[in-house]
Order: sequence, then structure tokens, then C-alpha cells
Amino acid sequence: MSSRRTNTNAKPPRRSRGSLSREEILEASLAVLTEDGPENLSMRRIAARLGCSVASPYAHFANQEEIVRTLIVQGEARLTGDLKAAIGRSSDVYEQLEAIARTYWDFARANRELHKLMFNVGGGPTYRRVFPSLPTSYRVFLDTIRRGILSGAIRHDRRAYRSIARTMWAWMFGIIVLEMTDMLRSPRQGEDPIDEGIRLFMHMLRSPGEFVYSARSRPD
Amino acid sequence: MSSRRTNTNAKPPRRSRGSLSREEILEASLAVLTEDGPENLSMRRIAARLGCSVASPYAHFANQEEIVRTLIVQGEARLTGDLKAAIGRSSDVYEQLEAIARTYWDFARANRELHKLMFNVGGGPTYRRVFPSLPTSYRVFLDTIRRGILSGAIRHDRRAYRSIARTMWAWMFGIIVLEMTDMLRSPRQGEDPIDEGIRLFMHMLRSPGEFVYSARSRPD
DNA sequence: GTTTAAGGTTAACGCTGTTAAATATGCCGG
DNA sequence: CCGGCATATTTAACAGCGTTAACCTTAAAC
Repeated sequence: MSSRRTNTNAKPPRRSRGSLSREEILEASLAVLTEDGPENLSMRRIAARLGCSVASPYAHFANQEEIVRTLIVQGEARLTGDLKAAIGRSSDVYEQLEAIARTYWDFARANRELHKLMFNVGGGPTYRRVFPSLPTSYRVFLDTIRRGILSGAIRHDRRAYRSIARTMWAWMFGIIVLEMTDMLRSPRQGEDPIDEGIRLFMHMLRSPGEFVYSARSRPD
Repeated sequence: MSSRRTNTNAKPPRRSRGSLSREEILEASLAVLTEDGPENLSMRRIAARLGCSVASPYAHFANQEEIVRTLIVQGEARLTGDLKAAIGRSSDVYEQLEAIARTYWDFARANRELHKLMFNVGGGPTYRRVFPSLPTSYRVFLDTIRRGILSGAIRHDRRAYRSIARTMWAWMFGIIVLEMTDMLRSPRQGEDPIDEGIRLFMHMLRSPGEFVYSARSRPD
């Protein structure tokens, strides 16, 4: 049998010239990411979903890293947008901080694989220094703490806002990562582990003190 | 020239029969891990370091996952030992908790790549459910909080010890991960970011309250 | 000394990212 | 309407990854 008759080895339809765009590639990458997880986000799976060959995306992105970094930056932008919208719903600093914690938590749960990729947790490609300096999402949180202290709503040493923000941010980040990697035994039925931490930190912020800022308190 | 004369294609020296052991393989794996990071912990690099062929380790371990899991379990045992030694140096619960936080921090900094592997942060092979239920290291921490509350040193609701432990553990874990992935702007010169959090949590624990335990406090 | 089983090696498969070379296609000037 | 060009797309290849079947060597048992 001639190979012309059998369509077994018929060439796959070639994609026409301008039919591939950065947006389309990013969409397919995000789809692969959310369906298969960051550890399976490969160029070949992306190409398969696009119906193009493995090398085609390289005409639009320098390499896989550029795709991943773009996904991360866009995810960061979405998270930052969510956080800004959350603090816009109240003028009380404590309510704003609660809203930030819950919004961050909800974002991570609604975009598990993307969040893993963004913070390089749970496998997937590893690239150094994705965020330029401070992530904008953290900036929103830091400024909220700072506003609360400067306005007097949070009665702590002015110099302490960075320390408080770092500690509370680390808690939020940690509880999310632990939850998303199944390393967390949940609290009682019907409650998110984020709630107990919110209560704890809110209590801490409401009780005034100079405790946070003290130079070299470590005993030696 | 006969191939016998040139030693260019001389066969590499074969390892004799019992010369490979589980311990030796684990040592080489740990060396590759600490030198090249979890994302480069490959069977081929391990074999190269051992001077054996790629397939030899498969006579001693079922697959790469078993090697990684063993490294993780051994790392967990070391960390748990460090934590137990740390709380043994004092009988005051607050000092014990401070010691746990600093010990955990020091362990992570002294074993960066191992810690990344243990908690699946910063690339490397990903396997589900490495720890059976609760990591023993967390168990040590949880019991310390529990002792403090039951003894009355920490004046909080008895039912709250799990919540407090989860929150403080998530903070420790988060600050370590953030630091190890270069996502943390450090506090002032000469101070570890762990110190400010310790002060904050110690203050919180010393101020009594029922705030932590309250059912369904989330507004709806 | 011969046999045997266990451990070591080799080569291969399919997966990964990446790239040089070949091919096809859309567009633009004539 | 058609030729030529630029470039998007494809193909095939390379190196490295985990894994395994088949082969080989060696140490020990008899």
C-alpha cells in the first residue's frame, strides 16, 4: 500500500502563519498548569494543547522560563488587584487586614497550581529571583500595616511596622503553603485554618506595646 | 591499532560485588543534594559520585522516590532530635518555645537544600504525602504548647493549643521558606528575621485571653 | 573447581528543554 | 496576478532525566 492512500502517516495540519500569539500560548500554559500541576508544565504539553509543534512557542518566547515568569507576573498582578479591592471595602485598618488575609487565602485556594508556581512550592520549574524587589502584593499589605500604625489605630512603635508585616505575612504564606501541600491538619469542621490566625494576630495588634522593636534582644 | 592498545576506550573499572550499600548511596545523594540543590538531585549525578553505573542503585532502592523519602525521613529525625535537645536545656515553656524557633531556623539555614527537599520548596522531585500523619518535629512543638497551657504558664483556653501551635508553626515555616527563596528583605543589620517574630509571639502568649478559641467567628 | 545467585553494566525507551536546518506561508512591490 | 522575501512553523536532533530488560561478572556455597 502506498503511503499516500493510508492517512495513518498523513502530515498533521500545519498551523497558518500568524495563528499563534503570546496570549494564546499563555492561555494554553495556564490551562496545562491548572490541569496537570506545575511539575507537568512542559513545552510539549503546551504545544500539544495548542495543536502546534514543540518549537513554535520559541518564536514568541525566548524559552520556557519567559513563559513561566510571565504567568507568575500576571498572577501577581491579579493577586495584587484582589488585595486592593479587598481593602477598598472598608476604611477600618483591622477589617482591611482581615480582608487581606482572607483574600490571599481564597486566591491561593482558587488558583492552587498557579500559586505553587508563583512561590515555587510543590515542584515545577525553578528560576531565581522572579520578583524584582518586593512583590506588589506584599507592598499592599505592608502599606496597610504602616497606615494603621501612623494613624494610631495600631498602637505600636512606628519603627515596628516592617517587623509586624513580615511576621504576619510569613504566617499567611506559611499556612497557605502547608495547606496546599497537605501538611496541615485542619481545625474543627467548617472553619478555615486562616480564621484562628486572624484572631490571634488581631488580638496582638490591638494590644499596644513596644515589644516588637528592640535592638538585639537575643541573649548572648 | 587494536582497541587493546589504546586505553581510550578501556572499560571503566567495574565495582566489585558487595561494594555498594544503602548507606553509601544515601551519603552520595546527600552530597549531591547539598552541592547541586534538589532540582539537580538526579540518579545519574548520584551514580557519577559513587563511581558506579546509573542502574546500580536500583539494586538497593526501588526508585529515586525511595532515596528521596529516606533522605527526608532521616532529615526529619535529625530536626526532631535537635528540637528535643533544645527544649531540654530549659524548663521554662517560653524559653523552650524560643529555643524551638531558633533551632528550627538554624537547622534550615545549616541544611538549606535538605530543608527544601523535606518541604518540597524551591524545585526538586515532588512526591505526595511524604510524612505519615504529623511530622514528629511538629509533634514536639505541639506538645510544648500543650504543656504550657495545661501547666498554666500559658494562660489561654485549653482547647486553643492546637490553634496556637498551628499558627506559630506556620509562621516559623513561612519565614524560613521566604528567607530560603530570597523573598525576604531582612530586618536591620545583625538581626535574624526570626527574632522579631519570636518577640511578637512571646508577647501574644504571655497576654492571656480567650480570643483564639471561638466557634465560627467569621461574619456571614 | 563448579555452580549459582546476586549485584553491576549496558543499552534502550520515553520523557524533558532547546536549537539548527528545512519548509511553507502570508505579505508586499511590481 | 505573480515573484520574491521575510519569518512563522516544522522536523530532527542533542543532551539530560528516570527506569528497566538483558547481559555479564564476581563472590560465595558446595
